[in-house]
Amino acid sequence: MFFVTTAIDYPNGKPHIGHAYEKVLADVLTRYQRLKGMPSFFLTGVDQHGQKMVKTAEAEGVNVATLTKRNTKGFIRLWEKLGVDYDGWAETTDERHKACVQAILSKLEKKGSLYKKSYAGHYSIRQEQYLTDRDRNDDGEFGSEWGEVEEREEENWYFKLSDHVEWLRSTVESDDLKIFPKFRKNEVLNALERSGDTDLCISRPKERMSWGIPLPFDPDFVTYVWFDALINYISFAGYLKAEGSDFPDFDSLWPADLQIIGKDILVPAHAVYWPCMLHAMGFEASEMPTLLVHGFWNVRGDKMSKSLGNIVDPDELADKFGPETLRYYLCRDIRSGKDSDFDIERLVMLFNTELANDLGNLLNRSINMTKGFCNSTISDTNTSDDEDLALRESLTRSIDAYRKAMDACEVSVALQAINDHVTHCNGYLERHKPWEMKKDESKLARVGEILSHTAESCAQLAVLLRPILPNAATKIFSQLKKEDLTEFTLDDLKWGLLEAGHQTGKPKPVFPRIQVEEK
RNA sequence: CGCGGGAUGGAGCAGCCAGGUAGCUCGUCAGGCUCAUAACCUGAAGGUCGUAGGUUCAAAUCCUACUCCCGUAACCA
Repeated sequence: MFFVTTAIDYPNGKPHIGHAYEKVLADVLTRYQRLKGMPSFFLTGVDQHGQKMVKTAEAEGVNVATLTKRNTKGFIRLWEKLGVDYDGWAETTDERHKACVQAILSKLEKKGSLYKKSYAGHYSIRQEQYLTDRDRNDDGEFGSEWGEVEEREEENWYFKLSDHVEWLRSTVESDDLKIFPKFRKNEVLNALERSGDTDLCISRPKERMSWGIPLPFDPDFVTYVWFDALINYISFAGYLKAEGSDFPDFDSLWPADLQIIGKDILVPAHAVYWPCMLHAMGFEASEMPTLLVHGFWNVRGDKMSKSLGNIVDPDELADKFGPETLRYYLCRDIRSGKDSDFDIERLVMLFNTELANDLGNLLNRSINMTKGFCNSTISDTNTSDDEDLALRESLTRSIDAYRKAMDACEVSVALQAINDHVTHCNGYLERHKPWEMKKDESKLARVGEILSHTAESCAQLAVLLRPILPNAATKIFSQLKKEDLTEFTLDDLKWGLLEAGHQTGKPKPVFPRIQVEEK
């Protein structure tokens, strides 16, 4: 079973384009695995605990549970709209998750991995953390970025992170814990190099913050939000599940094949805390997940932020341009792991050129001519003409490149591979000019062969497009009157999906051009 | 400060790990075509690959130093 997870989002507001990107990416990669015939499980969800939820609720004057429910719905609705088709939905307020977190905590406490101690120091209320001398600025003060800082002394529970740091270093170095892209691995090793022997504080006193999971062995405390949240990856995968639970079979899922996260939560949460937590629970190096770290969408070079007011709302964009247009753009205009600029003009341009003008138009002209010149009938395509052979080679090249790119999670490269063959097909038609040839009766058979080559190409390319644009692919299949292509896997792609004598349907633009409003 | 990313024709990017005449998309200009979603095809112009050194027969690619931009600090993937 191929197991994909995403970070679980903080529902203290509406989902923005970055949330949408990560989930669409995960959805596309999961659908790709299924296209390869690989059974897959896709887990995503929301991280509902923690101080920030409490603060937001206070600011809005609503109960924190109400806010959580309401905002969680907003996320679910968007995923439905965007066709994000997950198998498991993680909500950290779920009782089953709570039970799992508490079971893990109890186990760790019994093993001696946890201890309680008192700590006195400077505490940043905004950041919810104690500060060290390293956090002081040049003047030796704590800067305004920390907000109000007070001296505080309190008892808390700690996880012996330091017991696992050496183990983690060798696990990262040996690639048992795989981190993509590669430069992120170096970042993690660097972070480990600099990390001292500090343990992780995993509790918050209830009197200060009660919105969390109580420690099973000390009811005065709730679990620190990261410790709680990270466990979603295994709790909702069936780890320590109760008798009769409908959670999946954990052993068939773990370790996760892809844990998709943003670059901001790699260090320390996912590359330090998480593997160390797993190790403390008894997981070996060979049972570590693979991390895929993606970049951010910026807006005209600026970081997207509420204060700059440049948040891009995926919900509006999906309504305006269509969910699949947005899916296409999010996959097409960013390189795996890197940042990119979100640019509506590019969204329109890429849709209009690559989908409407190139692929959509290729399909449309192919079907239209097949209808007009060949009675909608596909011809035999086992020809030996040099141009025909070259076209078939081009398709093979594209499929190979697509496969290679998708296996490396490089969706934009895979889409370019599809486009390369589309361009080849449009040139092929231009060189043969079937619209001229059909004037000569003796050449009608050849016209059929030519058009069947491009129709066949469209059929195969639409199969490749399925993980990214499932609905559009279905429309293409339907115009080709070959609906069963939705059942095809990558290995089923052999030349001749459309057999001689097959009847194609009526042409209708699958990707109507987006008309740009003139100012 | 430290750490990480980036600097390639007008714009956005690939190539760099495993050195060998600089590639893609958009834009611009000039043609062609008319089956098609005013879509398609062909050709052209445009780059001393951030700077300065070094290694090499050969460097965008490797090494060294430097410059500039971004992230690393509330909201936030």
